[in-house]
Amino acid sequence: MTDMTFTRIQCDSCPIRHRAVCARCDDDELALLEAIKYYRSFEPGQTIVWSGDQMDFLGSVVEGIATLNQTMEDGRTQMVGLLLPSDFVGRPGRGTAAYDTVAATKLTMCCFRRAPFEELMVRTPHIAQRLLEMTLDELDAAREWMLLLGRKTAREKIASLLVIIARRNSTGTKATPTDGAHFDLPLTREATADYLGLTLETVSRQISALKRDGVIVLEGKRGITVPDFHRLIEETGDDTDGGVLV
Amino acid sequence: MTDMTFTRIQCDSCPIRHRAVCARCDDDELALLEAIKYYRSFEPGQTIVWSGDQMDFLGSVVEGIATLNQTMEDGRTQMVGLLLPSDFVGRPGRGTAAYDTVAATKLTMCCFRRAPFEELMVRTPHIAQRLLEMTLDELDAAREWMLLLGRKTAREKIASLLVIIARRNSTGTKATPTDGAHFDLPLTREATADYLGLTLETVSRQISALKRDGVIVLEGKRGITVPDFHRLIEETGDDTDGGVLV
DNA sequence: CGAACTATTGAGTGTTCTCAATCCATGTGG
DNA sequence: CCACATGGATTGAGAACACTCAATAGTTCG
Repeated sequence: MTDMTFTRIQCDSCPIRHRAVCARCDDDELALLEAIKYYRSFEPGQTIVWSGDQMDFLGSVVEGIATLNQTMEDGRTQMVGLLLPSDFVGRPGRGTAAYDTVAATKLTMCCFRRAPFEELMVRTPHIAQRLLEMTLDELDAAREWMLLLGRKTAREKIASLLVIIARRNSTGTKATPTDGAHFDLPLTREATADYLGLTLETVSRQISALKRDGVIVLEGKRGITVPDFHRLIEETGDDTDGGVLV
Repeated sequence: MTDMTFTRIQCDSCPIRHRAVCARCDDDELALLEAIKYYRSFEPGQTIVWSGDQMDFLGSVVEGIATLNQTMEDGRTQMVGLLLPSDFVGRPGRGTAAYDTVAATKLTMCCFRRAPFEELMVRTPHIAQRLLEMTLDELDAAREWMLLLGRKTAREKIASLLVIIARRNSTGTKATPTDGAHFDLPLTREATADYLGLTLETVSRQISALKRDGVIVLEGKRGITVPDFHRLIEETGDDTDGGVLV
């Protein structure tokens, strides 16, 4: 089940050292985490935990992308979280998963067994502080997403997603990527539809429309180039000048 | 601007003492909060802070309901938070409001100036712990809301909102209210529409439809009676047995 | 009593969904 | 090595749900 590629990386050289839940830890604290951590890998499409299942670990996404999904009785599903490297998985104090957690790409996670981690959290305010900060950021992202789901048109939804992906891909910061930026859409059309509250057909149609209108250029199924980034931002319906868009 | 009704209530006798951000504080810690707190009141419709404005205080809703709203350039608005008594307002570490915060009803808040509160937070882990827990709960609520916005029909959205209001009103817990439960919808049709990602006309039509179908009984514009609560839950599209619905 | 606001209801439109066919790339077994 | 199955994506046609525009009704308040 767990194919260890990151078998024993030192936290010092970890790519998410300064953004993950451990970001504020000093060397001593890091040593404690180092002692209880282990890595797990997942293949694209693999489910990490099912909603309602026992979840005996918590952890951080190190590489790749995971999604949190909610499903209704009749099968309608909505993505409620898009987890990128450094994002935290699981909820301290709750042993049961509230959502399906699925690897969207090849995925590596840095995991901690629940009990030792929660015990460590009590004694290490730096971890709880960082987790609070990250949770507040996620709440902001969720609220931005609510505006998208409740009020944006299909075209605006697609454009918004492309901007989010492009921003995260380009520099790791929120800075505006350069014109001509190229990236891969890490989600299938179906996953994209679940993210945006659309059907996969509508996603496909709107991507085709943006291509037809010259807003984006496609390379294969997943590759996307944005000739004029400002033009794409205008398509999102958001404030064109520095609106907060996580 | 601030009409003091709760001029000087002791924290001991505060109605939200055991659910708000102060819930875990011991007597000493409570005394420190008591020393820096002050009350503010707002009238229905009054805006507490505008998005982008300086926000020099944080606090808890004591009585009444407030909403967090996001607006697009062209005027489309989406509610992204519904704040009930004990809910926390503002984000530690950020001096600028991210959303419009509006009193939906007559509202009383227990406020703390930003600087002293943030300083206190550093020295009082019980406050940060509770705030983390509350933020995680809000994130769960936001994700439930995302499912509603992205995947539910107008009728399901209305039914879901009624269930949420009824649950919060009945016992303060998540328990299922009794059949025949009566409550007032604390939002105008327009605010309801902004909550649900609908137009106010659609809200009105769906409420009429639920009434016509005998799912609810209306008393005036705002009063609602639910003769068969299970029937209402079925209309939400959610799992009928104990699905988590905040 | 009229103004302002909130809510209801109607008619027609339109965006998105549903159902369905086709295409393409990849991988597998005869 | 080809035939075929599989999964992802695109495109079309028609239907449905929610929206827009508009008229009307009920409440509250001056």
